[in-house]
Amino acid sequence: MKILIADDHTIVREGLKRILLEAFPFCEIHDVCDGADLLKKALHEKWDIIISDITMPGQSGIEVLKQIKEYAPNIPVLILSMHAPEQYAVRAIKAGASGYLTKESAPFELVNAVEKILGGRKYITAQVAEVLAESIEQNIDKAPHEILSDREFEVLKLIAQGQSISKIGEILSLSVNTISTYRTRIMEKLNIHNNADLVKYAMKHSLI
Amino acid sequence: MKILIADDHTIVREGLKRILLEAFPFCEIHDVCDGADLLKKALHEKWDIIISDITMPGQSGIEVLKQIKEYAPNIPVLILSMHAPEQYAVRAIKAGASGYLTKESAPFELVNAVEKILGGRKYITAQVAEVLAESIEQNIDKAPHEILSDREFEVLKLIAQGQSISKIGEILSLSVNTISTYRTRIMEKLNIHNNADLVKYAMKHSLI
DNA sequence: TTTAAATGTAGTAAAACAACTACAATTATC
DNA sequence: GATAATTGTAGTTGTTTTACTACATTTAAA
Repeated sequence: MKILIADDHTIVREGLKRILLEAFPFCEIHDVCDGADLLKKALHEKWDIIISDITMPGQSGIEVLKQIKEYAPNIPVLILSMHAPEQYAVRAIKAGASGYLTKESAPFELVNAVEKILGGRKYITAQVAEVLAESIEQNIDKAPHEILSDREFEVLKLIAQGQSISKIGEILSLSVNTISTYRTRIMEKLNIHNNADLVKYAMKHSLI
Repeated sequence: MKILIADDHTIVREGLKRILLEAFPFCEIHDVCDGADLLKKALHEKWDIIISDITMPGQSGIEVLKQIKEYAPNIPVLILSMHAPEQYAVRAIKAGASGYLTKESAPFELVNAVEKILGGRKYITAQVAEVLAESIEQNIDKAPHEILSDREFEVLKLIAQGQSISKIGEILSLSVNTISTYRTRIMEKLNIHNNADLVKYAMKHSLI
Protein backbone atom coordinates (compact mmCIF):
# COMPACT_ATOMS: atom_id res chain seq x y z
CA MET A 1 0.00 0.00 0.00
CA LYS A 2 1.33 3.41 -0.93
CA ILE A 3 0.43 6.61 0.89
CA LEU A 4 1.47 10.12 -0.07
CA ILE A 5 1.51 12.85 2.58
CA ALA A 6 1.63 16.57 1.82
CA ASP A 7 2.23 19.12 4.55
CA ASP A 8 4.61 22.02 4.82
CA HIS A 9 5.58 21.31 8.43
CA THR A 10 8.24 18.66 8.69
CA ILE A 11 7.34 17.77 12.22
CA VAL A 12 3.75 17.20 11.23
CA ARG A 13 4.75 15.05 8.27
CA GLU A 14 7.06 12.94 10.37
CA GLY A 15 4.46 12.62 13.09
CA LEU A 16 1.86 11.51 10.58
CA LYS A 17 4.19 8.93 9.14
CA ARG A 18 4.72 7.38 12.51
CA ILE A 19 1.03 7.30 13.28
CA LEU A 20 0.25 5.67 9.97
CA LEU A 21 3.08 3.18 10.17
CA GLU A 22 1.86 2.09 13.55
CA ALA A 23 -1.54 1.30 12.08
CA PHE A 24 -0.36 0.03 8.71
CA PRO A 25 3.07 -1.45 9.33
CA PHE A 26 3.55 -2.60 5.77
CA CYS A 27 2.61 0.53 3.94
CA GLU A 28 5.01 2.64 2.00
CA ILE A 29 4.81 6.32 2.84
CA HIS A 30 6.23 9.20 0.86
CA ASP A 31 5.91 12.85 1.63
CA VAL A 32 6.13 16.26 -0.02
CA CYS A 33 6.13 19.72 1.41
CA ASP A 34 4.39 21.89 -1.14
CA GLY A 35 1.68 21.94 -3.73
CA ALA A 36 3.91 21.68 -6.75
CA ASP A 37 5.66 18.56 -5.50
CA LEU A 38 2.39 17.08 -4.46
CA LEU A 39 0.95 17.41 -7.94
CA LYS A 40 4.06 16.09 -9.60
CA LYS A 41 4.36 13.11 -7.34
CA ALA A 42 0.64 12.42 -7.27
CA LEU A 43 0.49 12.06 -11.04
CA HIS A 44 3.78 10.34 -11.71
CA GLU A 45 3.34 7.44 -9.37
CA LYS A 46 0.52 5.23 -8.29
CA TRP A 47 -0.95 5.86 -4.84
CA ASP A 48 -3.62 4.23 -2.78
CA ILE A 49 -4.40 7.41 -0.92
CA ILE A 50 -3.16 10.95 -0.61
CA ILE A 51 -3.35 12.83 2.67
CA SER A 52 -2.92 16.53 2.19
CA ASP A 53 -2.90 19.75 4.14
CA ILE A 54 -4.64 22.79 2.69
CA THR A 55 -2.33 25.64 3.51
CA MET A 56 1.00 25.08 1.85
CA PRO A 57 3.47 27.30 0.11
CA GLY A 58 2.64 27.66 -3.55
CA GLN A 59 -0.74 26.51 -4.66
CA SER A 60 -3.33 25.79 -2.03
CA GLY A 61 -4.27 22.21 -1.29
CA ILE A 62 -7.70 22.76 -2.85
CA GLU A 63 -6.18 23.90 -6.12
CA VAL A 64 -3.92 20.91 -6.27
CA LEU A 65 -6.77 18.65 -5.28
CA LYS A 66 -8.77 19.85 -8.26
CA GLN A 67 -5.88 19.17 -10.57
CA ILE A 68 -5.28 15.74 -9.14
CA LYS A 69 -8.94 14.96 -9.57
CA GLU A 70 -8.78 16.11 -13.14
CA TYR A 71 -5.85 13.98 -14.16
CA ALA A 72 -6.12 11.09 -11.76
CA PRO A 73 -9.69 11.02 -10.49
CA ASN A 74 -9.27 7.62 -8.94
CA ILE A 75 -6.73 8.48 -6.31
CA PRO A 76 -8.68 9.26 -3.17
CA VAL A 77 -7.58 12.35 -1.29
CA LEU A 78 -8.10 12.97 2.39
CA ILE A 79 -7.78 16.58 3.42
CA LEU A 80 -6.17 17.10 6.81
CA SER A 81 -6.31 20.72 7.75
CA MET A 82 -5.82 22.97 10.72
CA HIS A 83 -8.91 24.90 9.82
CA ALA A 84 -12.35 24.27 11.21
CA PRO A 85 -14.67 22.57 8.73
CA GLU A 86 -16.77 25.72 8.35
CA GLN A 87 -13.98 27.30 6.43
CA TYR A 88 -12.90 24.70 3.95
CA ALA A 89 -14.80 21.45 4.21
CA VAL A 90 -17.44 22.33 1.66
CA ARG A 91 -14.92 23.53 -0.86
CA ALA A 92 -12.77 20.48 -0.28
CA ILE A 93 -15.58 17.99 -0.75
CA LYS A 94 -16.84 19.84 -3.79
CA ALA A 95 -13.37 19.68 -5.24
CA GLY A 96 -13.43 15.93 -4.86
CA ALA A 97 -11.91 15.14 -1.49
CA SER A 98 -12.89 11.84 0.06
CA GLY A 99 -12.82 13.28 3.52
CA TYR A 100 -11.98 16.29 5.63
CA LEU A 101 -10.31 16.00 9.01
CA THR A 102 -8.82 18.64 11.23
CA LYS A 103 -5.51 18.23 12.99
CA GLU A 104 -7.45 18.19 16.20
CA SER A 105 -8.71 14.75 15.34
CA ALA A 106 -7.37 11.76 17.20
CA PRO A 107 -5.00 9.39 15.43
CA PHE A 108 -7.56 6.61 15.51
CA GLU A 109 -9.90 8.84 13.57
CA LEU A 110 -7.25 9.40 10.97
CA VAL A 111 -6.70 5.69 10.76
CA ASN A 112 -10.44 5.04 10.50
CA ALA A 113 -10.71 7.60 7.76
CA VAL A 114 -7.87 6.08 5.81
CA GLU A 115 -9.36 2.60 6.12
CA LYS A 116 -12.78 3.69 5.03
CA ILE A 117 -11.44 5.67 2.12
CA LEU A 118 -9.24 2.80 1.01
CA GLY A 119 -12.42 0.76 0.97
CA GLY A 120 -13.71 3.11 -1.67
CA ARG A 121 -16.00 5.11 0.60
CA LYS A 122 -15.98 8.68 1.76
CA TYR A 123 -15.24 9.64 5.34
CA ILE A 124 -17.54 12.42 6.46
CA THR A 125 -17.52 13.39 10.12
CA ALA A 126 -20.68 14.61 11.78
CA GLN A 127 -19.22 18.09 11.88
CA VAL A 128 -18.49 18.11 8.18
CA ALA A 129 -21.89 16.63 7.44
CA GLU A 130 -23.45 19.54 9.23
CA VAL A 131 -21.68 22.24 7.29
CA LEU A 132 -22.39 20.34 4.10
CA ALA A 133 -26.05 20.29 4.93
CA GLU A 134 -26.02 23.97 5.68
CA SER A 135 -24.24 24.79 2.49
CA ILE A 136 -27.07 23.30 0.50
CA GLU A 137 -29.45 25.94 1.76
CA GLN A 138 -29.85 29.21 -0.02
CA ASN A 139 -27.22 31.84 -0.25
CA ILE A 140 -29.42 34.20 1.71
CA ASP A 141 -28.34 32.98 5.07
CA LYS A 142 -24.74 32.53 4.10
CA ALA A 143 -22.02 34.72 5.42
CA PRO A 144 -21.03 37.02 2.58
CA HIS A 145 -17.67 35.41 2.07
CA GLU A 146 -19.29 32.07 1.41
CA ILE A 147 -20.55 33.40 -1.90
CA LEU A 148 -17.01 34.03 -3.00
CA SER A 149 -15.61 31.65 -5.54
CA ASP A 150 -12.67 29.47 -4.53
CA ARG A 151 -10.15 31.73 -6.16
CA GLU A 152 -11.70 34.83 -4.72
CA PHE A 153 -11.65 33.30 -1.29
CA GLU A 154 -8.05 32.35 -1.66
CA VAL A 155 -7.14 35.84 -2.71
CA LEU A 156 -9.17 37.38 0.10
CA LYS A 157 -7.19 35.46 2.65
CA LEU A 158 -3.87 36.34 1.10
CA ILE A 159 -4.72 40.01 0.97
CA ALA A 160 -5.88 39.93 4.56
CA GLN A 161 -2.61 38.30 5.48
CA GLY A 162 -0.85 41.30 4.07
CA GLN A 163 0.38 39.92 0.78
CA SER A 164 0.61 42.46 -1.99
CA ILE A 165 -1.32 42.01 -5.19
CA SER A 166 1.81 41.30 -7.16
CA LYS A 167 3.10 38.81 -4.61
CA ILE A 168 -0.19 36.99 -4.75
CA GLY A 169 0.14 36.88 -8.51
CA GLU A 170 3.49 35.22 -8.05
CA ILE A 171 2.26 32.82 -5.40
CA LEU A 172 -0.64 31.68 -7.54
CA SER A 173 1.25 32.03 -10.81
CA LEU A 174 -1.38 34.31 -12.24
CA SER A 175 -1.22 37.72 -13.83
CA VAL A 176 -1.27 40.67 -11.49
CA ASN A 177 -4.29 41.87 -13.38
CA THR A 178 -6.13 38.70 -12.64
CA ILE A 179 -5.55 39.11 -8.95
CA SER A 180 -6.64 42.68 -9.20
CA THR A 181 -9.85 41.58 -10.86
CA TYR A 182 -10.49 39.09 -8.08
CA ARG A 183 -9.91 41.78 -5.53
CA THR A 184 -12.44 44.01 -7.24
CA ARG A 185 -14.99 41.22 -7.32
CA ILE A 186 -14.38 40.36 -3.68
CA MET A 187 -14.96 43.94 -2.68
CA GLU A 188 -18.12 44.12 -4.71
CA LYS A 189 -19.45 40.96 -3.17
CA LEU A 190 -18.56 41.95 0.35
CA ASN A 191 -19.54 45.54 -0.22
CA ILE A 192 -16.21 46.76 1.02
CA HIS A 193 -14.14 49.58 -0.36
CA ASN A 194 -10.57 49.24 0.80
CA ASN A 195 -8.03 46.74 2.01
CA ALA A 196 -8.28 47.86 5.60
CA ASP A 197 -11.94 46.89 5.77
CA LEU A 198 -11.08 43.69 4.05
CA VAL A 199 -8.60 42.87 6.78
CA LYS A 200 -11.17 43.76 9.40
CA TYR A 201 -13.70 41.58 7.67
CA ALA A 202 -11.31 38.67 7.61
CA MET A 203 -10.45 39.11 11.26
CA LYS A 204 -14.07 39.36 12.29
CA HIS A 205 -14.87 36.14 10.50
CA SER A 206 -11.71 34.44 11.74
CA LEU A 207 -10.46 33.88 8.26
CA ILE A 208 -6.92 34.73 9.32
CA MET B 1 12.50 11.46 32.28
CA LYS B 2 9.17 13.23 32.08
CA ILE B 3 8.09 15.37 29.15
CA LEU B 4 4.90 17.42 28.91
CA ILE B 5 3.55 18.35 25.48
CA ALA B 6 0.96 21.07 24.88
CA ASP B 7 -0.68 21.52 21.51
CA ASP B 8 -4.27 21.85 20.48
CA HIS B 9 -3.98 19.49 17.54
CA THR B 10 -4.24 15.89 18.59
CA ILE B 11 -2.50 14.66 15.50
CA VAL B 12 0.43 16.93 16.16
CA ARG B 13 0.64 15.83 19.78
CA GLU B 14 0.57 12.20 18.86
CA GLY B 15 3.11 12.70 16.15
CA LEU B 16 5.41 14.51 18.55
CA LYS B 17 5.08 11.73 21.08
CA ARG B 18 6.18 9.18 18.55
CA ILE B 19 9.13 11.25 17.43
CA LEU B 20 10.25 11.77 21.00
CA LEU B 21 9.73 8.17 22.02
CA GLU B 22 11.87 7.07 19.14
CA ALA B 23 14.72 9.23 20.41
CA PHE B 24 14.12 8.74 24.12
CA PRO B 25 12.57 5.30 24.49
CA PHE B 26 12.37 5.43 28.25
CA CYS B 27 10.81 8.78 28.71
CA GLU B 28 7.35 9.34 30.05
CA ILE B 29 5.27 11.68 27.94
CA HIS B 30 2.07 13.38 28.89
CA ASP B 31 0.09 15.83 26.86
CA VAL B 32 -2.51 18.55 27.19
CA CYS B 33 -4.49 20.42 24.61
CA ASP B 34 -4.99 23.89 25.99
CA GLY B 35 -3.41 26.59 28.09
CA ALA B 36 -5.42 25.98 31.22
CA ASP B 37 -4.54 22.30 31.37
CA LEU B 38 -0.95 23.06 30.59
CA LEU B 39 -0.65 25.42 33.53
CA LYS B 40 -2.40 23.07 35.90
CA LYS B 41 -0.36 20.06 34.90
CA ALA B 42 2.90 21.98 34.69
CA LEU B 43 2.64 23.12 38.28
CA HIS B 44 1.17 20.03 39.90
CA GLU B 45 3.75 17.56 38.70
CA LYS B 46 7.45 17.50 38.17
CA TRP B 47 8.69 17.72 34.58
CA ASP B 48 12.08 17.64 32.96
CA ILE B 49 10.92 19.66 30.01
CA ILE B 50 7.75 21.16 28.59
CA ILE B 51 7.23 21.45 24.84
CA SER B 52 4.45 23.85 24.02
CA ASP B 53 2.69 25.38 21.05
CA ILE B 54 1.83 29.06 21.11
CA THR B 55 -1.60 29.23 19.57
CA MET B 56 -3.99 27.29 21.72
CA PRO B 57 -7.57 27.84 22.73
CA GLY B 58 -7.86 30.00 25.80
CA GLN B 59 -4.71 31.67 26.95
CA SER B 60 -1.85 31.83 24.52
CA GLY B 61 1.23 29.75 25.06
CA ILE B 62 3.22 32.86 25.90
CA GLU B 63 0.78 33.84 28.62
CA VAL B 64 0.96 30.40 30.16
CA LEU B 65 4.72 30.35 29.79
CA LYS B 66 4.99 33.50 31.87
CA GLN B 67 2.88 31.97 34.58
CA ILE B 68 4.84 28.74 34.56
CA LYS B 69 8.05 30.73 34.86
CA GLU B 70 6.60 32.65 37.74
CA TYR B 71 5.61 29.63 39.79
CA ALA B 72 8.06 27.01 38.58
CA PRO B 73 11.02 28.83 37.07
CA ASN B 74 13.13 25.72 36.88
CA ILE B 75 11.11 23.74 34.39
CA PRO B 76 12.57 24.46 30.98
CA VAL B 77 10.07 25.21 28.25
CA LEU B 78 10.66 24.72 24.54
CA ILE B 79 8.25 26.61 22.31
CA LEU B 80 7.26 24.78 19.15
CA SER B 81 5.20 27.04 16.97
CA MET B 82 3.87 27.27 13.45
CA HIS B 83 4.81 30.91 13.30
CA ALA B 84 8.01 32.28 11.90
CA PRO B 85 10.45 33.47 14.58
CA GLU B 86 9.94 37.12 13.65
CA GLN B 87 6.51 36.96 15.10
CA TYR B 88 6.95 35.33 18.44
CA ALA B 89 10.48 34.25 19.20
CA VAL B 90 11.48 37.40 21.05
CA ARG B 91 8.42 37.39 23.22
CA ALA B 92 8.88 33.70 23.93
CA ILE B 93 12.50 34.03 24.96
CA LYS B 94 11.74 37.10 27.02
CA ALA B 95 9.00 35.21 28.74
CA GLY B 96 11.56 32.59 29.71
CA ALA B 97 11.49 29.96 26.99
CA SER B 98 14.61 27.84 26.60
CA GLY B 99 14.17 27.63 22.85
CA TYR B 100 11.95 28.39 19.92
CA LEU B 101 11.41 25.99 17.04
CA THR B 102 8.93 26.07 14.18
CA LYS B 103 6.98 23.07 13.07
CA GLU B 104 8.91 23.19 9.87
CA SER B 105 11.97 21.96 11.71
CA ALA B 106 13.14 18.43 11.21
CA PRO B 107 12.60 15.88 13.95
CA PHE B 108 16.32 15.61 14.62
CA GLU B 109 16.37 19.31 15.37
CA LEU B 110 13.62 18.85 17.89
CA VAL B 111 15.57 16.02 19.49
CA ASN B 112 18.75 18.11 19.55
CA ALA B 113 16.89 20.94 21.15
CA VAL B 114 15.41 18.72 23.81
CA GLU B 115 18.81 17.22 24.60
CA LYS B 116 20.51 20.56 24.87
CA ILE B 117 17.78 22.00 27.01
CA LEU B 118 17.79 18.99 29.30
CA GLY B 119 21.49 19.67 29.74
CA GLY B 120 20.55 23.00 31.24
CA ARG B 121 21.35 25.07 28.17
CA LYS B 122 19.23 27.11 25.82
CA TYR B 123 18.63 26.08 22.22
CA ILE B 124 18.72 29.13 19.97
CA THR B 125 18.69 28.63 16.21
CA ALA B 126 20.54 31.04 13.97
CA GLN B 127 17.25 32.44 12.79
CA VAL B 128 16.07 33.11 16.30
CA ALA B 129 19.43 34.57 17.23
CA GLU B 130 19.04 37.06 14.45
CA VAL B 131 15.65 38.37 15.49
CA LEU B 132 16.85 38.46 19.08
CA ALA B 133 19.78 40.60 18.08
CA GLU B 134 17.54 42.96 16.21
CA SER B 135 15.10 43.25 19.03
CA ILE B 136 17.79 44.44 21.38
CA GLU B 137 18.26 47.54 19.34
CA GLN B 138 14.64 48.38 19.72
CA ASN B 139 12.71 50.03 22.41
CA ILE B 140 10.67 47.19 23.80
CA ASP B 141 9.41 48.34 27.14
CA LYS B 142 6.98 50.77 25.67
CA ALA B 143 3.97 49.76 23.66
CA PRO B 144 5.39 50.16 20.20
CA HIS B 145 2.98 52.85 19.13
CA GLU B 146 4.06 54.98 22.03
CA ILE B 147 7.32 55.59 20.30
CA LEU B 148 5.55 57.01 17.28
CA SER B 149 5.68 60.73 16.81
CA ASP B 150 2.40 62.62 16.79
CA ARG B 151 2.22 62.87 13.05
CA GLU B 152 3.12 59.25 12.63
CA PHE B 153 0.42 58.24 15.04
CA GLU B 154 -2.10 60.36 13.21
CA VAL B 155 -1.20 58.73 9.93
CA LEU B 156 -1.27 55.26 11.48
CA LYS B 157 -4.84 55.75 12.54
CA LEU B 158 -5.91 57.07 9.17
CA ILE B 159 -4.32 54.20 7.34
CA ALA B 160 -5.90 51.72 9.69
CA GLN B 161 -9.24 53.35 9.00
CA GLY B 162 -8.77 52.53 5.38
CA GLN B 163 -7.81 55.92 4.01
CA SER B 164 -5.46 55.85 1.07
CA ILE B 165 -2.09 57.53 1.21
CA SER B 166 -3.17 60.24 -1.19
CA LYS B 167 -6.40 60.90 0.67
CA ILE B 168 -4.46 61.30 3.89
CA GLY B 169 -2.22 63.76 2.12
CA GLU B 170 -5.28 65.76 1.26
CA ILE B 171 -6.76 65.52 4.73
CA LEU B 172 -3.58 66.73 6.36
CA SER B 173 -2.63 69.07 3.53
CA LEU B 174 0.74 67.43 3.12
CA SER B 175 2.52 65.95 0.15
CA VAL B 176 1.71 62.37 -0.67
CA ASN B 177 5.39 61.67 -0.34
CA THR B 178 5.41 62.98 3.17
CA ILE B 179 2.63 60.61 4.16
CA SER B 180 4.48 57.82 2.48
CA THR B 181 7.57 58.63 4.50
CA TYR B 182 5.55 58.57 7.72
CA ARG B 183 4.12 55.24 6.76
CA THR B 184 7.59 53.87 6.20
CA ARG B 185 8.73 55.14 9.56
CA ILE B 186 5.68 53.76 11.30
CA MET B 187 6.35 50.36 9.85
CA GLU B 188 9.97 50.47 10.85
CA LYS B 189 9.07 51.37 14.38
CA LEU B 190 6.37 48.81 14.73
CA ASN B 191 8.37 46.22 12.85
CA ILE B 192 5.51 45.66 10.49
CA HIS B 193 5.73 45.12 6.78
CA ASN B 194 2.36 45.78 5.26
CA ASN B 195 -0.88 47.63 5.71
CA ALA B 196 -2.76 44.53 6.74
CA ASP B 197 -0.57 44.03 9.78
CA LEU B 198 -0.90 47.70 10.49
CA VAL B 199 -4.67 47.35 10.58
CA LYS B 200 -4.34 44.33 12.81
CA TYR B 201 -2.02 46.23 15.09
CA ALA B 202 -4.43 49.13 15.33
CA MET B 203 -7.32 46.83 16.08
CA LYS B 204 -5.41 44.93 18.68
CA HIS B 205 -4.48 48.12 20.46
CA SER B 206 -7.95 49.59 20.04
CA LEU B 207 -6.63 52.48 18.06
CA ILE B 208 -9.61 52.37 15.74
C1' DT C 1 27.32 72.03 24.99
C1' DT C 2 28.42 69.77 21.20
C1' DT C 3 26.95 65.84 18.74
C1' DA C 4 23.79 62.55 17.36
C1' DA C 5 19.23 61.06 16.62
C1' DA C 6 14.38 62.02 15.66
C1' DT C 7 10.93 64.70 13.30
C1' DG C 8 8.51 67.18 9.75
C1' DT C 9 8.65 67.85 5.17
C1' DA C 10 9.21 66.84 -0.26
C1' DG C 11 11.10 65.60 -4.94
C1' DT C 12 12.13 62.02 -8.34
C1' DA C 13 12.01 57.73 -10.54
C1' DA C 14 10.54 53.20 -10.56
C1' DA C 15 7.23 49.82 -9.18
C1' DA C 16 2.68 48.49 -7.98
C1' DC C 17 -2.08 48.98 -8.40
C1' DA C 18 -6.91 50.10 -9.99
C1' DA C 19 -10.24 50.51 -13.44
C1' DC C 20 -11.76 49.08 -17.55
C1' DT C 21 -12.43 46.00 -21.10
C1' DA C 22 -12.59 41.44 -23.00
C1' DC C 23 -13.40 36.64 -23.67
C1' DA C 24 -13.71 31.61 -23.16
C1' DA C 25 -15.41 28.13 -20.14
C1' DT C 26 -18.46 26.80 -16.58
C1' DT C 27 -22.48 26.75 -14.10
C1' DA C 28 -27.21 28.16 -13.09
C1' DT C 29 -31.67 29.15 -14.37
C1' DC C 30 -35.86 29.11 -16.96
C1' DG D 1 -31.79 23.06 -24.16
C1' DA D 2 -31.26 27.84 -24.58
C1' DT D 3 -29.99 31.83 -22.27
C1' DA D 4 -28.08 34.37 -18.66
C1' DA D 5 -24.87 34.79 -14.98
C1' DT D 6 -20.56 33.55 -12.86
C1' DT D 7 -15.85 32.36 -12.92
C1' DG D 8 -11.13 32.24 -14.33
C1' DT D 9 -8.09 34.67 -16.80
C1' DA D 10 -5.34 38.98 -18.95
C1' DG D 11 -4.15 43.28 -21.61
C1' DT D 12 -3.95 48.43 -21.60
C1' DT D 13 -3.69 52.65 -19.56
C1' DG D 14 -3.71 56.03 -16.23
C1' DT D 15 -3.09 56.70 -11.11
C1' DT D 16 -1.13 55.66 -6.74
C1' DT D 17 2.29 54.07 -3.97
C1' DT D 18 6.96 52.97 -2.77
C1' DA D 19 11.82 53.56 -2.23
C1' DC D 20 15.29 56.66 -2.02
C1' DT D 21 17.33 60.76 -1.11
C1' DA D 22 17.59 65.24 1.02
C1' DC D 23 17.42 68.85 4.30
C1' DA D 24 16.09 72.11 7.94
C1' DT D 25 14.37 71.89 12.85
C1' DT D 26 13.71 69.92 17.20
C1' DT D 27 14.91 67.03 20.82
C1' DA D 28 17.77 63.88 23.44
C1' DA D 29 22.17 62.11 24.95
C1' DA D 30 27.11 62.22 26.16
